[in-house]
Amino acid sequence: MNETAERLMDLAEVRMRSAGYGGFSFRDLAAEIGIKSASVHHHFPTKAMMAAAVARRYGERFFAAVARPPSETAEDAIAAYRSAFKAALDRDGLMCLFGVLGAEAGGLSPEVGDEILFFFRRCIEDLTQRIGGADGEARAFQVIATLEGGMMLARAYQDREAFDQAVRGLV
Amino acid sequence: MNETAERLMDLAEVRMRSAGYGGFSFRDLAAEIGIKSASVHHHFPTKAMMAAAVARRYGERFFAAVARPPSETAEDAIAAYRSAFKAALDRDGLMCLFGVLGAEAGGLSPEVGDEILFFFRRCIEDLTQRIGGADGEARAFQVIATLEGGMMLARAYQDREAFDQAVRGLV
DNA sequence: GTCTATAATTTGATAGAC
DNA sequence: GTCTATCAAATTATAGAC
Repeated sequence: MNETAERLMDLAEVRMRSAGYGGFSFRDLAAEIGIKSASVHHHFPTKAMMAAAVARRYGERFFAAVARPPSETAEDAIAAYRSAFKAALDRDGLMCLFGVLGAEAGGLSPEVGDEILFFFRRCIEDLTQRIGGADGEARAFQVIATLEGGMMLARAYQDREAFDQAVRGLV
Repeated sequence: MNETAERLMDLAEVRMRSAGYGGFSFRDLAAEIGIKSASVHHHFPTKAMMAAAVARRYGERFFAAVARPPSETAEDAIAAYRSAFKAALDRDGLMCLFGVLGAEAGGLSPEVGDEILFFFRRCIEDLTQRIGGADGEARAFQVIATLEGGMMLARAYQDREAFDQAVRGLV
């Protein structure tokens, strides 16, 4: 993966996490790094493929960040996910990419839709196993829903403290 | 409010709740009810004003649906909100309009952004008061976050049962 | 890998007749 | 209230030269 391609993905990620799939255009990205939109197509054939690539990279980083330590309790697992979401909000002040894409999934192309489905399936599967117990899956759904909803609420409410209040009861 | 205008708003609402602000165009809506896009501008001067009108109507209906009964407990209040979200999901199979718009708020015009902020402020204010107690506000944030996130998750996960599992622990 | 040039389409919006 | 006609702009994408 080229350095130019990475810079393009960085920019696309920021825009998508702020305004969704429609929040960036090849011309925008190109202008910001000083090339032409035709050159962006050299790195990513279509916009949908670029969005899918950005999503895949985001997911890989995310799952690396929440990777299971040698030993942990159910509370540790939930805390790991909560920390990953909180770090993204604090560092960038932006939403989870998949929270945004999931919300507008009805209008996205299949290649992006596949990434969305894969991400959440893996989240739930991983968290369910790490929480364990009879209601592990239900708690996994609750945790992911609260974290994603909390990030959305913090943005909509224009107050980052809203996230902390929303997720306080999780652990 | 005209009947044609109402039908246009109905269509716009469905599309926005499925694919976001970019999920509809005046031409789309016009074609579906058998008029021309220029005629849509007669009812709604701009797309942003139309989206804001749809949002306002959605909010009014929502707050009517969760209106406080003569007497209720904190659990009743939470259940009222949960039922309203669940009804929207079951009836239409679509997300909460404000969940979608909130996610892509970074790219929306101020008139739509104002509606988003107004909706969530009113949600939190109402629910905080009805739950009561020292941690009423935190619980209000948690409830709204979980409900919104649960709807997004149900769509992304392509399984409506995901919503029920996510919100099971709320009451 | 980037460029110029351009195609093809869509979109939000307006003017003015009926 | 709806129409025809049209504009201006943006967008995704491609062909081919350097």
